[in-house]
Amino acid sequence: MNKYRNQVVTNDFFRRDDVVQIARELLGKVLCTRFDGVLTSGRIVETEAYNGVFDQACHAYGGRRTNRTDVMYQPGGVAYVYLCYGIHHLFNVITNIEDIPDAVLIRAVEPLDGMDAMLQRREMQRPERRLTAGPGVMSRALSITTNLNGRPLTPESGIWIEQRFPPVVEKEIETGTRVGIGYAGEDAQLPWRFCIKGNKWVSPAK
DNA sequence: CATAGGATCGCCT
DNA sequence: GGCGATCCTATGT
Repeated sequence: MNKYRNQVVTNDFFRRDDVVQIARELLGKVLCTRFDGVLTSGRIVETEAYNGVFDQACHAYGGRRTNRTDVMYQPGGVAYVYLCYGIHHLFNVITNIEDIPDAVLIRAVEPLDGMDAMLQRREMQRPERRLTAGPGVMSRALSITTNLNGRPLTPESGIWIEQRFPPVVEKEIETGTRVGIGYAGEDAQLPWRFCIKGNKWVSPAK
């Protein structure tokens, strides 16, 4: 029997202070949603770390606090979902303690449960990479929308993260620069994007 | 109130 | 791999 089966990841994991390390450790964990009795899930294969007020790429850079970024200041373990380009719902996990607005963007998962439901939501016939590779399409497949903003990551909320498999080890992790943040000056060069090396469900973004 | 720009995607070549 | 769609958010007057 696998000792990692269906262990829900709890707040003590998210409320640590090293968001970059948390982004690494989220690789291999399983993002789950259940709405109207329909379970969908995927193994996390791509993440990005956003280091709060010090990070020019972060929405909370310099302590910026608006209606949108308000949930980033909550204690770790809640969802931050915001709309990008007016259409795409991007899912982040808030980390660290209250008033320190760190977050990890989940960019891609390898589909596990609820394949039929995910295909239907994406209006696709067969599983292929574009089903869940990319933060916008992943949210679409898992029915993640901004109405989940601020929800705690628990099964009762309908959205949570599980440990099902052995942890991903360092040599399996590929590191790079974050996607779509050219405006972030020198912080655009930080190596804070993490993927599972060679995994075909990683987004094609360069 | 007006405006600029974005943590993207999918279609086209 | 290049480019346009699309509309919300943030900011400034």
